[in-house]
Amino acid sequence: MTEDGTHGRPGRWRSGAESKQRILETARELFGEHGYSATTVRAIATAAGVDPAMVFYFFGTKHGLFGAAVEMSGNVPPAIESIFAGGLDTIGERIVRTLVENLDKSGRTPLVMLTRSAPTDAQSEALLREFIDREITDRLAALLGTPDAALRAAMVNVQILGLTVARYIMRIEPIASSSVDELVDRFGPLVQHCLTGPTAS
Amino acid sequence: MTEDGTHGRPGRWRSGAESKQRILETARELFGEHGYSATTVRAIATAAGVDPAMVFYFFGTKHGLFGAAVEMSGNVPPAIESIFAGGLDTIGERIVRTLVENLDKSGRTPLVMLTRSAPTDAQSEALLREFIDREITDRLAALLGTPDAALRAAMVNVQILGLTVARYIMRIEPIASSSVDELVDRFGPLVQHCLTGPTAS
DNA sequence: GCCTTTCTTCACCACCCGATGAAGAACACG
DNA sequence: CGTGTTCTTCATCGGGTGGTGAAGAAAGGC
Repeated sequence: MTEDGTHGRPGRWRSGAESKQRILETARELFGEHGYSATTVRAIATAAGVDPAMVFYFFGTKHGLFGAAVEMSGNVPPAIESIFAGGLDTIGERIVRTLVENLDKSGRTPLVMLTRSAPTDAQSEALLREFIDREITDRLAALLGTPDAALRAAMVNVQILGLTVARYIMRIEPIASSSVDELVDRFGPLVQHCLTGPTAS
Repeated sequence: MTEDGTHGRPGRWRSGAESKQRILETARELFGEHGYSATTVRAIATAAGVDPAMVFYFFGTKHGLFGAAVEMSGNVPPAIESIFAGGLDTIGERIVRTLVENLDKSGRTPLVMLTRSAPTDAQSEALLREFIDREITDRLAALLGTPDAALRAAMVNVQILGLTVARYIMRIEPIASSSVDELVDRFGPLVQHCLTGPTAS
């Protein structure tokens, strides 16, 4: 552990902010890859080249670290804003494009982390549900205004969840390696149909 | 632990098959509720009113128990067969109806168990992928025969995954409490469009 | 009756987990 | 230079995990 001449001796040799940042990035990576409970504090610390105790020094609990890693104030909101900026008749395309483009940038997106952990971790499920309701369902339903708005918005959630799981978590082919444009072409109309399409009955 | 006069003393007082069955049912319940890694052998044993060692006596490893709990030979196949029994023009409805009706019968369905565990457990992911490929994707793609058949079949997978996660795992409203007919009306055409609908390009 | 097989319990192992507390080294400031 | 704060390491704790081995009790075969 003395490969760079800095490890192995106690004391301060790095700014605290740097270590904190490093832990945070590693945590995002591992939480995003294996979910909350399957990721250990020790694994994060080791991968970040840091003593496990530092994690607790900076973030208190594993809980707290996850909360900090999943925090996304100011990052996603502008992207979501652009969804609602245009007309209702092409909103399907914008939803799919915004979703895929943002998630493609980095696999350690909070949304992917939460979607991965939600099925087995109650806390993650609560956070994900809260986010989806607040940023997607409620706004979509309000925008529609029809009697079945809630159901239509929920159908969009199904599309978002299915797409996220298939492309970023289970990496099902050929969904996982399709281009953004291909997915927009395929799923855009589908999402559009959820919101403004006719009903069977 | 002596409430029924049978616990607390060693020896045989029940047929082995009965205990094995009891463990299996409890395992399906708990695995389906909390996923693979979050469910402990001890929890299953306790809930089944059995010593933890019995689990290993009957199933060898936790691994083996999960495999046995997820086994579904002869149960799902007939249901899937009915999907491909009819024409291609109403297959969307049949897919949704078969899926929802089978999963509604019991939350401890192997498909739900696997879908819940897949995001955080590599073994579950492999099993789920194998099942989906063999029973859904390959057969759908073969039935279609078009150049984009693989992509269209994968889009159906997205619908199935999204619907399963939303209704049975995250229990998103109003998807979770909708009637079977409602879901068939809403998602049937969507799935149908995935398979036989026109393309944007 | 005995003896073997089957089922059940108990005690235990090594390991890993999240978390704590003390103590020391590097820095910042006076 | 000295003092206090910040960062870092280490040793450790209590608890839970999957898994093992021996030993004992009930049942079946002869």
